[in-house]
Amino acid sequence: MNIGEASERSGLPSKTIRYYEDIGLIRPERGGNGYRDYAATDVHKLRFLQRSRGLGFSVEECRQLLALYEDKSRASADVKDIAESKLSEIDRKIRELSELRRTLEHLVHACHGNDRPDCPILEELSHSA
Amino acid sequence: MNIGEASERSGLPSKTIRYYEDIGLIRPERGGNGYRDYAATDVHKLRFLQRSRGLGFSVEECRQLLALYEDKSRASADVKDIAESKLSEIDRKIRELSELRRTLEHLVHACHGNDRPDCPILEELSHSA
DNA sequence: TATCCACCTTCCAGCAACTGGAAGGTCAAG
DNA sequence: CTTGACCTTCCAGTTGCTGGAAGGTGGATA
Repeated sequence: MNIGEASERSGLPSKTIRYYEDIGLIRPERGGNGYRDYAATDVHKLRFLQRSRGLGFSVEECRQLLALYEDKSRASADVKDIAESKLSEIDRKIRELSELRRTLEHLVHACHGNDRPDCPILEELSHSA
Repeated sequence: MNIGEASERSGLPSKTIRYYEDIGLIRPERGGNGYRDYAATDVHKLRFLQRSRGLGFSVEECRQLLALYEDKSRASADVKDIAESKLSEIDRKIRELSELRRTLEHLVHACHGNDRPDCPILEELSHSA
């Protein structure tokens, strides 16, 4: 499929997809006309990139994560280490998001409409790790 | 407190803290010597920025989130709308992280060591919205 | 067959959000 | 009163896109 469809399916702008190719994250085929030709697996990788970037992983981290899928010698301790450190990073992010959520909800429902300068929420924020 | 201590307490590099001041996110006092002087609430805000940036919110989104804490007329529908749209965004991020986690765990434990080129994980990835 | 028009290509410039380094001022300790 | 660890500003470089120009491609229509 062409880049436009890959863009639509992955949720990434075409520009970004080309950029990811520039920096070596994905390597689509090329048709006789010079057009990029994306396979289904390419789209899966793009969706994966779209998500993990949106979740605060750097491009280099995404490269590592992608490598986990591509690495043929997946038994290596290296790869497993990376995966496990990413796992705990993900857990941390989930915890932080949950705290952020709780704080925000508190703000919307409990603190609704009063304008005290000494809001206990900022205080609360500083306690959560 | 000086910027060094604020940096240590917030987890943000001093450089970044100065940058956040440049773009108007925080406004610390200045001592007679010209040094920035951070109050406890400043550190809370910095921690908050450190987190929400790491969780994939843009600086402009963080500015909105910070405004929720600072806005004296917190009853306004605008503010509530922003908070609620951020809430659903947070929920989405939590869902995505959970899916990412599941996929990664599967990779580490179930696919451990076999080198098939047709791994069903990429397939799975594409299904989770 | 010509000509649209939406798509694709490369290249280059600009923006967002830092990050590093130079050049120099401040301050508590020895 | 100097040393060293802080702080200051300023300017340049990096990452990760993002927009726009200039031009080629290809299916639908007159």
